[in-house]
Amino acid sequence: MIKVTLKDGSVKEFENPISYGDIAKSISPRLLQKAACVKADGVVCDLRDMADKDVHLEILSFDDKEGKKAFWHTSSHVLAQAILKFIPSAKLTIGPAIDNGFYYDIDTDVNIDEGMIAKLEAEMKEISKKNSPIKRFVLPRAEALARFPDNEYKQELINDLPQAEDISFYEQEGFVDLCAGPHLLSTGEIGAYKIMSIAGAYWRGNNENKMLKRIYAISFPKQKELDEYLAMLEEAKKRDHRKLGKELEIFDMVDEGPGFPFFLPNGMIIYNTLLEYWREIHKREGYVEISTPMILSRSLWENSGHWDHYKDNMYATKIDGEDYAVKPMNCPGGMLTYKMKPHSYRDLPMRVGEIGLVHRHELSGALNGLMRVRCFHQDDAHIFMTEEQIRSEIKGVARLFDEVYALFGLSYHVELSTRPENSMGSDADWEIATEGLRGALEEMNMPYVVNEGDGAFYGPKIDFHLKDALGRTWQCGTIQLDMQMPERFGLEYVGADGEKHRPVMIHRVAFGSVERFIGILIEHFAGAFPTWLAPVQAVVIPVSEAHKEYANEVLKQLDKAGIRGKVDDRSEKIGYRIRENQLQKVPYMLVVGDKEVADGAVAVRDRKEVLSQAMPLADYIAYVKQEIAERRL
RNA sequence: GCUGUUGUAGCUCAGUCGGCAGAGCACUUCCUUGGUAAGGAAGAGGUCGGCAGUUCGAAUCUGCUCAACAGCUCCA
Repeated sequence: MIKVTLKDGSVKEFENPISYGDIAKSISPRLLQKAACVKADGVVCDLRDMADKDVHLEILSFDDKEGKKAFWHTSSHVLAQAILKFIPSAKLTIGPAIDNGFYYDIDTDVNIDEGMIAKLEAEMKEISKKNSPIKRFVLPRAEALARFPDNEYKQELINDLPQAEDISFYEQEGFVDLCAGPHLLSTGEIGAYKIMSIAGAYWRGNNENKMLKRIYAISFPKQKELDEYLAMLEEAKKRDHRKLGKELEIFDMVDEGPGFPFFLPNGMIIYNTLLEYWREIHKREGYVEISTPMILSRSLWENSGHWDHYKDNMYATKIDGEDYAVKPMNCPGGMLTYKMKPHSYRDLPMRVGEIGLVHRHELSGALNGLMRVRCFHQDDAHIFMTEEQIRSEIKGVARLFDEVYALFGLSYHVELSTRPENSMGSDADWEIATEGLRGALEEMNMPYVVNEGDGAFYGPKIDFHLKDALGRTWQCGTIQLDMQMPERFGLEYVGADGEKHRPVMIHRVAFGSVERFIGILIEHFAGAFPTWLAPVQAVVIPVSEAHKEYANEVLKQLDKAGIRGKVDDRSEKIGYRIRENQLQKVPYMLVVGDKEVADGAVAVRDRKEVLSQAMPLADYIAYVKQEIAERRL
């Protein structure tokens, strides 16, 4: 007797071992139809797997995360089947489900153009229409290898599988693919497909390997769901910071400076306002601020290790015949500043900030609006401290970052990056540094994922990742623990014992790059910045020429109160001017006509409320001043 | 850098078979003085990303090149 406990607590009993699919069917045929896979005692399993003992069972559909994965994974097999119909010579490699759909990497010289995409989409639909059953079978290693005599990729995959394991395959309509599963029971459950893009991708993600063609696609049970998804993507594109940045005159890019953004007056207001906030909280946290030169000599970069580890990304120049480089990072300048005078243990921790403009030669294909540029400002700071101070300093920094992101309503995830291959320093130092970071995260109960081998060449790091409008994540904040630079630069402090000691240092940025952070903010707010950040906070709209004088008086009062205002007295109808300022996402529009002139009032129209409400000018000013002072969202 | 796609007015885009470069919005001027998301008229604006080539003739065909977009690699 097998007892199956379902998610709702109900229990079903079966005489003999039974497949999870049949269990679903016994509950209702409709449930089976929707089912994509199951979770048995918390482990994701195939519907074909057998329940042979008591089990807690959760039946997953497209609406569940794991169900989606199975659904999309099956979809990728359908894509592969379609590819082989039109490009029989293509070598299949891998075809996993991802967060938003799935892809299949193939090795072929055939160009996947629009005509081919249309053919593939039609064929996938056709395959699903036939609603063919998907079968699983298992082969011993030798036979598995024999299945793919000419496909070195599949051979490699099979050879990498653990020796003991059975090698499973799935088959539909004679199309067979190596796969661990789970998969849907038939192709008919997939109702709509869309190929999203074609891109190159290196085999196994290594740029020394051959570049394959990757076909990105997505699928849904119903056409309507696909349509909704595509509409959602269109909406997200409207938030694109590159589009809004231009429309709202925040920044722009030109061919003359690929990767070098131009900040326009509105962008500079946002930039300066962010830094004003930054300076305020850093002063509170005991930071001082310095500024170090943009160009420094080669010998400095050799000393710091950048010349060896970062040369390809640096812009070099010559001064009086000697090699110099534009700084890609601020730390070496910070080191030299520390060394300008002797330090006592009483000075530590020393928190030294620098809004540094750095230049890095990023690959042309990596550039992306403000998110990835070739010159940017880091809201950098270096903290010099004793080894005992590591944890408390890291915790202080992490708490500060959390405060910053919370102010904007940004959610983030944290990654701990460990020692990369091409790095400097001893194993012992890396161990201390990595455990220092990990320990601080654990003590704070901050959830994190480990990113093996992704640390900086001088130390491990904690990265804070934020999302853009399309859900892509970007590293913003980072806390890097460094025991190499102090060593290389011979930094010292005099301890309580009167002896010289080596300090440990932290490199950290909260915004990361001010440019990237502004890009994130543009998308996060869809250009409608909270009042304290908005380039124009209130626009005064006189009803007619007769009210111009009063409008200018209102502007003067706003100005005196520190509110960024402007008068829109163009000879256009009010509706037109409201629309224009609404599209510019101005938080407040103050309409003034005969009534307002008579009462010393303004008719306030809030960007969000689409309401008009008259109030005395003084009341309005007091209200907005408060809103700005509190940096309200 | 690599794979693929795209470059036409400030913006969004049309331009058929290779035959005089277009629309809407924005801009300028004039009329309109209008109470909460587009009032009307006229005007100006372009070496069709750049450089070569094919052709009587190129926005259109070919080659190279620059830039942008999506992804890979890399990264704040």
